[in-house]
Amino acid sequence: MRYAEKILDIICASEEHMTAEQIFLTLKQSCPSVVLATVYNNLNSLYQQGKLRKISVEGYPDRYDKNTRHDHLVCRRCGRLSDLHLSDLTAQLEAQTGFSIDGYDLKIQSLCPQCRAELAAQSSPYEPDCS
Amino acid sequence: MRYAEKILDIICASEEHMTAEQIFLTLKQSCPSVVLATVYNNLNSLYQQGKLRKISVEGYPDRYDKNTRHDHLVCRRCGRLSDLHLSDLTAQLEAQTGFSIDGYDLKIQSLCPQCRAELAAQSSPYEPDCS
DNA sequence: ATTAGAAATAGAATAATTCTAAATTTGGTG
DNA sequence: CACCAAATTTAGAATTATTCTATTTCTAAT
Repeated sequence: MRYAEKILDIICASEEHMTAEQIFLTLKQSCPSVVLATVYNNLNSLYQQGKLRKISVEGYPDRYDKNTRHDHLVCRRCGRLSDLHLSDLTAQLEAQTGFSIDGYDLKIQSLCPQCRAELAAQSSPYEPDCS
Repeated sequence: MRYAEKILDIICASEEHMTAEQIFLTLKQSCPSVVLATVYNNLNSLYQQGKLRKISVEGYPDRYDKNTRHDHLVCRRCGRLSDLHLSDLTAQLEAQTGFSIDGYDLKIQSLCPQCRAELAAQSSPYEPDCS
C-alpha cells in the first residue's frame, strides 16, 4: 500500500471534511500518476480497518474524516460541515438503550460559526438583538 | 401535487426506512403510470417543506422517514436501520454548544434487536453468557 | 533473476439522482 | 363550457458518485 498512508496524512492534515475527489486532487499534487479508483480503494480499506471515519450528509458525496471522537455541525445556510467537540454520550446512550454500542454519529443542524457571525453583523445595524 | 400526499402516506404507513426506489414500487401498485423522477421530485419538495426526514447511511441510497423525533440504530451485522426512541437531547446540546439548534441526527452503531437475539441464541448452548 | 502476492491502473459499468423539455393536468375566469 | 396560466408529471438523457474487472506494475523473498 503505497498510497494508504499518504491518504491518511492528507485527511489528518486537513481541517476540512474532504470528499474522495478532493483527496484525489490533493494527492495528485505529489503523485501525479495516481488514479481516482486507487483513492477509493484505499479509502475503503482504511475505513474497514477503522482508521478513518466516513460521514454522509444527504445530497452530498461521502466525506472522510480523522478517526477521533467528535461530532458534526451541518450548516443550514451554507451547507458546510464543521467539527464540534461535545462530551461523549456513549455511557448515557448505553444506559438508555440497555445494550452496548460500538459508537455513534451525531450531526447537529444549525448555523456554522461563520454564518452566525455574518447574520449577526447583517441584522444588528437595523434590528439590534433585543431592543 | 397529485402524488405528494400518497407518498407521504406510504412513508408514514411503513415500518421500514424506504429508499426512493421502494417508495416508487409501492406507489406504482396503485398508480401504475407513475415514474421514478416524480417520486424524487415529490420527495425533494416534501423534504424542503420539512414534511419528512432523509437519512443517509454511508454506502446506501438515501432513505426517507416520517418526520417524528426519534433516533436510529445501524446494525453492524445486517446493516438494517431501525428506530430508537431515546430522550430528546436538544436542550442538553444547546446548553453545551451555547447556540440554538434546528435539530439533530443521532445514529447509533450496534446490533439490531434481531441480530442480538440471533447471536445470543447461537452462542448460548456452547458458551452460556456468564459461567 | 524469478516468482508470488499485493497494490495500482485504465476504463468500463453500475447505481443513484438530477435535469431538461415536452406533455398533461388543474383550477380559475369569462 | 372553453380557455389559459400555472403547476405537475413524464420520458429519457445527463450527471455524479462509486465500484468492478482485467491487466499491469511493484515489492520483497527466494
